[in-house]
Parts: sequence; C-alpha cells; structure tokens
Amino acid sequence: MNNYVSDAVVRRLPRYRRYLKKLKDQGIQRISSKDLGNIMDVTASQIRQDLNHFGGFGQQGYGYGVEELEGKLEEIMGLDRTYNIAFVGCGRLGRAIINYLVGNEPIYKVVGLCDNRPDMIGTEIAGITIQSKEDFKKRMQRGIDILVITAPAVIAEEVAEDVAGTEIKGVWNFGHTELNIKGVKVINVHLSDSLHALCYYINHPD
Amino acid sequence: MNNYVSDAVVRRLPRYRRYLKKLKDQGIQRISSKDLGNIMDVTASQIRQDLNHFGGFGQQGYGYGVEELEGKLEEIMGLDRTYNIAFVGCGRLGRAIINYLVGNEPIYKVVGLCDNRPDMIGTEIAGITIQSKEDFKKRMQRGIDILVITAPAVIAEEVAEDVAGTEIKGVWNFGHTELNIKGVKVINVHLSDSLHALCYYINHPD
DNA sequence: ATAAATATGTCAATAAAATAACAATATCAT
DNA sequence: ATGATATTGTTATTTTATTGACATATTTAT
Repeated sequence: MNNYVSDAVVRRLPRYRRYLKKLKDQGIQRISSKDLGNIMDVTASQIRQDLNHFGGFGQQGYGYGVEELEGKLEEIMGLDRTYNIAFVGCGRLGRAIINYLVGNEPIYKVVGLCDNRPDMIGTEIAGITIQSKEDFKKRMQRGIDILVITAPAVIAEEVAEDVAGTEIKGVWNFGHTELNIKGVKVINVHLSDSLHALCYYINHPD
Repeated sequence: MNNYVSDAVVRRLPRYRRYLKKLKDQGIQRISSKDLGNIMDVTASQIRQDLNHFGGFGQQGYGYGVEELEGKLEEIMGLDRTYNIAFVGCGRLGRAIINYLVGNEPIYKVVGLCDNRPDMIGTEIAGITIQSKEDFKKRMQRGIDILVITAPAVIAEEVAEDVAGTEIKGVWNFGHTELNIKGVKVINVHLSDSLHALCYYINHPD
C-alpha cells in the first residue's frame, strides 16, 4: 500500500482491467499473479507490485478474485462513475469515437458537440445537436467533465484557451499538437507517432 | 554512437521530429539541445543522449541544424521511403485514418482495402476498391508493407492468422485485442486505455 | 587575433523501474 | 487434522533510464 503512483503504473492499469474483464467473461473466477503474468506477458512481481500501490486485493495461497479485482481496478480508475463528455470536431474520427463510446462505454454521456462546418451545425449525432463554436463556448462553461478534441491543431489550440475556468477536468486531444492547460489533465494522442515508431521497427528488425 | 536502442528512445523520436518540423516551418535554422529541451519540456541531456544513439548530428558551440536533424530523424525512422499500406475495416475510424494519410502523409500509399459489410464491398475510397475478406486474402499475399486493422477484435484476430507468410512487415492494430504475430512487428493501439488513464488522473489530481 | 561564451558528445552519478527473494498465510489433498 | 503446495505482500536487489558533469570544440564579440 505504497503512495506515489508513477505514470508507468497508471498506463498499465487499463490493460490489467481489460484482461480481467476477458477472464471474467470466460467465467474464470480466480487467478494468480503468476498465471495472469503469463497471459499478459509481464512478470508476476510487477503485477503484485502495481496492485499493492492501491491495496492488497489478493489472498495468499489463493490468488485474486477476478471479478473483485476487476471491480477494484474500475474503482481505482474512476470507471464506477459517469462522465459528461463533449466533442470538438465531428468529422470521421470524432464520429468513430462517439459511436464507440455510445455503443460500448456507457459511463461516458455525450452531452455536447461542436464543429465549425456550416453544413454540420444543427444536425444531430446520438441525439445531440452540433453547435457552432460560438454557441458551444457557452455550453462549455458548465456540466462537462471531459472534452475530446478531434479537430485540427489550430482549432484545438483555440479551444484550449477557453477551457480554463470551466468545469472541464480532462482533455483528450487528437489534434496534432501538444496542449498544456493549467489545472486540467490533458492527454495528447499522437496517432501518427505510433505509425512512425512502427516504421522505425520495420526498418530496424530485432 | 551507442548501439542498443530502447523502446523509450524510439517512442521519443517521432516527437523530436514533430518539433523540428515545426521549427523548420517557422524558418528557424539552428537549435541547441537546451532550447529544444525548453520547448519540448525535456532535459537537454536526454535529447543529446537520445540522438547520440544514432550519430553525432550537432556541432559544439553551434547546436543542431534544424533541417538537417529533421532529415536525419526521418532517415532513422525510415520516413524517407514509401510504404504500401492496406486497411482491414473501412468504417469511420478506418476512413478517418485513410483520409489523414492520403492528405498529410504521402509516404503511405493505400493499395488495398477490405471490409465485410456487403454494401461496402465494391465501393471505392481514395480510388481503391473495397474487397471482401476472401478477395482481400489474395491481395494480402504480396506488395503490402503495413496492414492497418480498424475492425473489431474478432475480425482482427482472424486476419492476424493470415499475415504470416506474406510480405507484411508491420501491423497497426486498432481492434480491442492484443495481436502477436511471429516475425511481424505489431503495434496495438488501445484508444480507450488512454481515456481510462485520463479518468484515473481526473480522479487523482496532483 | 584573442578571450569569453556556447554547446556538443560522452562518461559518471543518480533516480526510477522492474525483477527477484522470502517470510507469512492460506488452500488443498489425504 | 496435518503436511505439502500455492501464493500473497513487501523488502532487497538488479537493471534500466534519466540527469548531471565536464573536457573539447566552435562560434561570437571585441
């Protein structure tokens, strides 16, 4: 039950949870760190060490209860509550993500949409009307927990200016730039970076 | 000019390149590791150490030539060549990525498309006809460097079986599962993992 | 031309992360 | 019930990654 949790650990939590969910769906009720490590291709030691940042969820001689541990991980990540989420940019990527969340991750409630393309404004996705930047700026003031930016970098940077002072606590940015907003956690996703890393590995086998 | 390059270093390369590109576009011709470090919020030491895995690209008292270093990084990552790329899954996410690559990253030549939805088969994106799984299986045999999987996990796992033995050298997988194909570098992108990590941070400020 | 300032590449030191070790405790088989 | 086996939580060790230090070379200013 250690205190400081490094980014490296945080990044592994969703993965643990994914595997536990899968095990649960397979009807498996208990798992040892050793077996889980084999499945996930990590050491048992790392699993135990990671989990013990948050508490002792296992039992000696038995292992971990799959369902219980999955639940604990969800608590830890805050997946046992709901989030009001809004999108800036309703192009293909935005729609893909909205679609996925609506269908698969009901804890995220889509409550606002914004796009600057005139033909989109006023139309609906998932029952929510797409607003212009001006109207959305008002909408942004209250009742949004997470802002997803699936718009070009220039727009992302513009929007970032208006985030401070709202209730927004997290930004998930897909624009090709790195946002940094004081008091707000931003995760900048650079899809092409991972493609470029793939190219590196292709050209440097082993 | 060290030899072994860790994943941590490889993951940073695309980011260095992004920033150098930006500097170049701003007309800046030289930069020191110190200044670049300030801009990128990393230590100068890390930049120098990372770059020196691949050679000494700088000059004492001067720094690095922006354009030259960007070029070197592109060489290192293999972005100075072209890749034949094919997509399994032509839904919104697939189209978003195809669209982006066609418009912004001309080194990737889209040469094949596949989807199992009957109404899509035979239609075109970016001048390429969408094939059924059966037809695509033949197409896959030769002339594809990178396979992008923007299809559900079940389909991703099916397709993964057919990759070995082809000329495919890399797989960029967005299906919600972790593929592992012998002899092929796979990058599994788990978008929701990063959203879940964001939730963790929202619920654990500081 | 010279001195001061700048900034690299690399080695050394430090910090962080991952792994291993193990005492403590529970389970399982008989 | 008892001993053998399994498996945790935690501390110790090892490995890896990051940062700092510095000798050396280049540039800039005078």
